[in-house]
Amino acid sequence: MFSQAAKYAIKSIIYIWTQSLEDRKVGVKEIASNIGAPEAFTAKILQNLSKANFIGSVKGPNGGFYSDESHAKVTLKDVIKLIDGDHLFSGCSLGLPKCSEKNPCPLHFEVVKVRKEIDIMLTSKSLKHLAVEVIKGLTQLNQI
Amino acid sequence: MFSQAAKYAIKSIIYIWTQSLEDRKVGVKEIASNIGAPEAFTAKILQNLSKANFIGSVKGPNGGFYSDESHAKVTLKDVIKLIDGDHLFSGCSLGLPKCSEKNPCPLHFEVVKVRKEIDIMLTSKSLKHLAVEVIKGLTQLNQI
DNA sequence: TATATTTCGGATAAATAAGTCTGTTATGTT
DNA sequence: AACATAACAGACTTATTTATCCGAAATATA
Ligand code: FES
Ligand code: FES
Repeated sequence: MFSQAAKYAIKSIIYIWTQSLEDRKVGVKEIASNIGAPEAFTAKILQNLSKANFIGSVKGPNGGFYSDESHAKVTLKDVIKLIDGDHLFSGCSLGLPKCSEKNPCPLHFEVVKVRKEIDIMLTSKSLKHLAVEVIKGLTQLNQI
Repeated sequence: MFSQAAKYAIKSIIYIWTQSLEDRKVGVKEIASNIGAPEAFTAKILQNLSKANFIGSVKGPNGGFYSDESHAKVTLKDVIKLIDGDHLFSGCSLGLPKCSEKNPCPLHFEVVKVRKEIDIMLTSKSLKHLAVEVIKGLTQLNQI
């Protein structure tokens, strides 16, 4: 459903939020180890997220990544679109040139329902909110 | 959502059904051209489908692929599982080692809802039924 | 039996995704 | 100013997916 890169991106941002909510900036090494992802690959992804202004970053000693109110409106959907493109949200799931009600593929009408649910999943809660749930112990980013 | 191979597989089987319902066996060339897929790759996929008994095949002149009542219970879900594995239906969408209510990732409860809808999409109508809809002109496998 | 047709099976090639490495730039500390 | 730290940028490697190629096996027809 999501690419590896997108999974790491989502977990990274949520982890960064959990730390930013306690005013801690975090480095690649810490992020990667806490979400169970390869360090170098995570670094590449964080750079993209930073360039897209989905997170903030500061170079140098005591630098690292962070999230603040200027990033609070970024949704999971934004992240997926940035990294995986929008094939999950638009275009024909069976690969027909156009997805439409007029010329629907055999799965079209069911795909529409699935996409509605996917949209809810990726837009109903903010990344910050998801981080709060992690802090509360309701959900988690890593298992031993 | 689906791999290229899975898309071609789905379209191939539905196309084969549309022809089998009129007692016509079809060859790779005809299938590939009617679903807009590369011929050699389609051939490979058809071999897998045949080996898994999701379709029937006959070698030699007047041979080709077909579907009959012995294939009528194959679902879209079976096809996806064969070709893409079951990552769409089980396992954590964010890549955690285990997907469970006890140790849920931040997306778990929403993922469950999406998966329910995906399951409906892939099991509610038989491939044969989908073929009938194509025959009736309600849906289509290819656009010009 | 010879031939043409069509699937089967495995090897190979090309494209994309996943992941690594290495040097550069910015910045805080001494 | 010199140094250490940590993000940035781009080239590189590896793995997987997508796609092609070619010969072997099966089978209908002449
Ligand atoms: S036409 Fe295929 S999903 Fe809409
Ligand atoms: S734990 Fe992640 S989807 Fe269930």
